[in-house]
Amino acid sequence: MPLRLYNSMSSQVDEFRPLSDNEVRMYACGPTVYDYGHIGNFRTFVAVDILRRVLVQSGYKVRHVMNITDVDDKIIRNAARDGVTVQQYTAKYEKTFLEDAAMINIEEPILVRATEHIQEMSEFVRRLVEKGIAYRAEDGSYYFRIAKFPQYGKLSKKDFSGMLDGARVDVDDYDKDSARDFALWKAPKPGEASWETPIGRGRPGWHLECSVMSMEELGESFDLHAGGEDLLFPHHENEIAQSESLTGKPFAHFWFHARFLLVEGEKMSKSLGNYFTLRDLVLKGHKPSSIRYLLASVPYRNQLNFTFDGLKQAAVSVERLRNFRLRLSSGNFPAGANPDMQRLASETTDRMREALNDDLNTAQAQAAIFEMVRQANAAFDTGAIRKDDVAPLLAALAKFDEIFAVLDDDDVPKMKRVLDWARAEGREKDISAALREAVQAGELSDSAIESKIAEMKAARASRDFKTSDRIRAELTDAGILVEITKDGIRWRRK
RNA sequence: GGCGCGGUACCCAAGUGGUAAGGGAGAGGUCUGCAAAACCUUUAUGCGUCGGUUCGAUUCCGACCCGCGCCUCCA
Repeated sequence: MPLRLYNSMSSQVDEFRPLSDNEVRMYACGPTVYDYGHIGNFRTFVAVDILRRVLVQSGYKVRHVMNITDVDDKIIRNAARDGVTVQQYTAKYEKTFLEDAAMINIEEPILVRATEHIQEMSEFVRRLVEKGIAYRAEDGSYYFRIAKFPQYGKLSKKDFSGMLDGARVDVDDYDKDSARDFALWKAPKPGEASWETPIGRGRPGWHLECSVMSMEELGESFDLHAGGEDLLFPHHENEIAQSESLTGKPFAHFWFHARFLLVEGEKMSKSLGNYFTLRDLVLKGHKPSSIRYLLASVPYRNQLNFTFDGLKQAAVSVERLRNFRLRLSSGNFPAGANPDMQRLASETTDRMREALNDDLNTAQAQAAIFEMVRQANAAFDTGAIRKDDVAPLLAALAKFDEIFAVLDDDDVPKMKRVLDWARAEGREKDISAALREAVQAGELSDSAIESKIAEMKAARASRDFKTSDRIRAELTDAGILVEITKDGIRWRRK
């Protein structure tokens, strides 16, 4: 039951087999670090993270490389606006991007930065010029001549045959030979960041970065290249053109594209007022685990409608799973094993595996785990779960969480970091009451809570429900949920 | 205009040529000193509209309506 993935190159779901036996070499286009990351960015990165985790769970060794684009027009412009160097400017946003990714449990790939590979990029251009594929314009910029790459358009399924005869098209701004020829290297403009290289002074074009860094880290041919759906054309098309015309070998074998999300049914945009960074959502009091769960719950090739209602629903779903785990791990069970539960656990594991192998169908994997939770809870209520059933059920849950990564409750410390950040940035007014409350629940130490619980137990022993209820209410106000069960009193942070 | 994706219950959202996963929300119930948690029952003869193919279509084909994407910086 091998992994099957949609390949944008073949336009169909194909069986995924890496070029070498056990290792998968994948490259993902990362962020341009000019601002805080928004939830659309993170939809894509969560999708790639899930792919990576599925590959690891399948037993592959994964070499996952992601670039940080730390020089481009926007960065240069914003840095100038703020009166800082490009390096100072990008350092801040690279850091915040990585913090945000970690906040929603995205495992960190091997990072490569454009500005650390300038010489290699110039060398790449030089070799393309030598082959007659690239040419230098009068201003010192270099362009790729797409007429030299007849397969141009094979990824995006566009027909450029009309341009392959080298027909000259007049373009106002540049002295390109053809309108479609794209920039490999940009000559410096006054005041812009630029580097001295053997091909002249300037800076790399965006497409060039990814070709150079991916091949350097992964070889001339590698397994999979990922990115947002918008990158399919021209970015990835151009990467293919540059790379394959230079090496004469196939570049990436699989092309993985994540679809854009909608926010409240509309395209996310600043003008519509539905543009949210990850931090905006946490400031509103939403948990990182809710955000990750929602982003992961719709298969990556479908449009995901991101809504605040959905975010609340995601929070409840995560709670339900966490509750189930707590129930299993804290309950008392009679000795022995129940074959039904053993079977339930293994069938669920299989169903999740099948769902994920089917082009990462996360929705079906979730359906499988909830089916197990419901049945196991029902068995729990009738006392049908035995001691030896607990481990396999927890193992199935752990398999689920190896992919979804939402069960461990570290939301509060993460939210506290965002709160501290907002204060440090002078954004006090953006901190919601919900966030303050959530963080407050984390201020009460475990031992302080335990002593309150002990008081409750003592009061209940003498049937002093009034005192017990008062303490419970206090804890509830402090954001601690207290549950009285037949196995004793259980608590957790909301 | 060219190319592509989608329209499934109150909301989110899978899926299939043979009669609709899962989650949330709502209603009723069980349990409970009360809560909480959990479980049970219940909520689409119906899957954008209209035709066609078929023994049979939500699933295939066609037209139309609506939403969205790429074609230019964009995850």
